[in-house]
Amino acid sequence: MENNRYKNIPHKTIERLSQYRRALQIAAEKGKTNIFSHEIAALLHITAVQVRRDLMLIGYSGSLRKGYDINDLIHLIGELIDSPKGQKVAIFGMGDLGRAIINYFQGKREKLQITVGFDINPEKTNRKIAGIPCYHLEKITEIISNEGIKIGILTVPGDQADETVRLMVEAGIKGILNYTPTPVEVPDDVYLEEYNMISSLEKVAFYVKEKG
Amino acid sequence: MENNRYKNIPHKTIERLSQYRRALQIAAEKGKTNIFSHEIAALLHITAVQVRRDLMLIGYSGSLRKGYDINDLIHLIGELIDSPKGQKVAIFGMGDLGRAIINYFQGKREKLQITVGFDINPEKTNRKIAGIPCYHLEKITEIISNEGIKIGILTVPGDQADETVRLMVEAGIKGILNYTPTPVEVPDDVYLEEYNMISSLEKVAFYVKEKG
DNA sequence: TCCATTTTGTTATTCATTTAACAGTGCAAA
DNA sequence: TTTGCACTGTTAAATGAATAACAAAATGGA
Ligand SMILES: NC(=O)c1ccc[n+]([C@@H]2O[C@H](COP(=O)([O-])OP(=O)(O)OC[C@H]3O[C@@H](n4cnc5c(N)ncnc54)[C@H](O)[C@@H]3O)[C@@H](O)[C@H]2O)c1
Ligand SMILES: NC(=O)c1ccc[n+]([C@@H]2O[C@H](COP(=O)([O-])OP(=O)(O)OC[C@H]3O[C@@H](n4cnc5c(N)ncnc54)[C@H](O)[C@@H]3O)[C@@H](O)[C@H]2O)c1
Repeated sequence: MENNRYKNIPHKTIERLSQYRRALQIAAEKGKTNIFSHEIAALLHITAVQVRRDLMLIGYSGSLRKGYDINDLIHLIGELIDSPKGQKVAIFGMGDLGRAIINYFQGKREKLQITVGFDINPEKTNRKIAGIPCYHLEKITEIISNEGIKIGILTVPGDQADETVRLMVEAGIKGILNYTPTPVEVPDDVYLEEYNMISSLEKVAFYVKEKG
Repeated sequence: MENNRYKNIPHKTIERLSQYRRALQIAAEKGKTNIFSHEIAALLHITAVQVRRDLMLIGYSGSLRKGYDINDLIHLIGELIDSPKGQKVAIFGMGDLGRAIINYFQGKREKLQITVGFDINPEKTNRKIAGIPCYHLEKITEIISNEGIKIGILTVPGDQADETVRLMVEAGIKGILNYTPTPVEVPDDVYLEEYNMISSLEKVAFYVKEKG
């Protein structure tokens, strides 16, 4: 049962591993082949201890004199985070934010591609938007199952969030990234990540006020 | 020194208070005047205990029989989070994401308004974009100080993040919301909040893979 | 009148994450 | 050789946050 050898890695560590990889790729492009924990730490503005602890958790060992082998580490993080065959992603709501995200992701990650979008506005459906086909939401079950999509990004208006999520789950989506301000609920076998931009900005505003 | 009576409120509580307020405003619009902790909890899909604990921390008491007075609570959260006179926000990088955010925020929060943008592309500067004036970045010190802006949202390309933040801090910005994938560093008296969309999506992808 | 019910407010406990402490190792220079 | 240095890997402690436990209060009904 080697299936779950990474089961007890903290969520925050998973996030950082993704960031380590990005930083390592940039370093590799500059011709660097090895890197110390304190160098990685400096790039992300965290501590070297945290970096070493994270790498310990995924079982990677560096060399005492040269630090970590950048290519090996990039590869190992990929093995952990990525699916070998890659994963397709669908986006729900082709408005300002949806389109910005699609443009942003184009060619960003080889193993994670936004391949279809859904909307209900007839001016947006049945054509390509930002380079990907946009379907009417009523086609959701057909498309999601044909394409084998498991991940969805939610960028519909807030008052549509609950109903759209219901349909997504019904269609077989197993992971949702919710950018609407409406908290949603999903069954246990669906992974949910929510981000509320207004809360974030109000938090910044609060601490600015407090510090001043 | 009653200045810092809210100093020891957890960061996560601040975020939730912002979300409580949104939910309460929606409830108020529907004509509801009172609400129980478990009702608020159901709206955000969290526990009633957490709601009560958060409200305890800001010193708000409900009535045993009627729960919380919605208008009172909205008002109190506003007193805590908002600045009485309101705060202006500047956005750096008027690209896809920057414009989406501006459109999104229009009229969303009375006490938090995005009033100016900065860019370096001559086609974007010295005119209005998405309803707000866009200046060249070289005007940063002048505009930021004239308008008394303390909060900035960063949506420039990743490789411009460090330099832009340096200029923002120099110009007097005290709170930064960084949406670039590049972690940045700020002095102690500047509050920094970072959000990396790719890490979030990779995290979702990872847990989808693991659960399957 | 008093008991059962429902809900609040608060303290105690558990869980998650970060930070600190430190032993072990390989290399370089003395 | 040996000593000092600059790292890594791991365990221990501290901090932060969520959850559980429970006393106190108010109401309505037995
Ligand atoms: N724009 C931003 O910067 C921003 C930031 C944070 C959060 N958000 C949130 O993201 C969501 C979208 O924001 P936006 O600015 O792109 O809005 P938008 O109005 O530009 O886009 C919404 C899109 O969803 C489509 N839509 C409506 N109902 C739908 C349904 N039931 N199924 C599928 N598609 C549907 C609309 O036709 C439209 O194309 C909102 O919930 C908003 O609160 C936006
Ligand atoms: N588009 C998205 O959905 C999305 C999501 C998450 C993060 N991001 C990040 O947000 C940032 C912007 O993304 P985007 O899609 O809007 O890119 P974009 O290319 O559309 O916009 C970038 C804007 O910044 C301007 N700019 C460049 N250098 C500048 C400088 N030094 N000072 C001020 N302005 C400058 C450009 O002229 C352009 O208008 C990027 O760092 C990206 O990684 C974007």
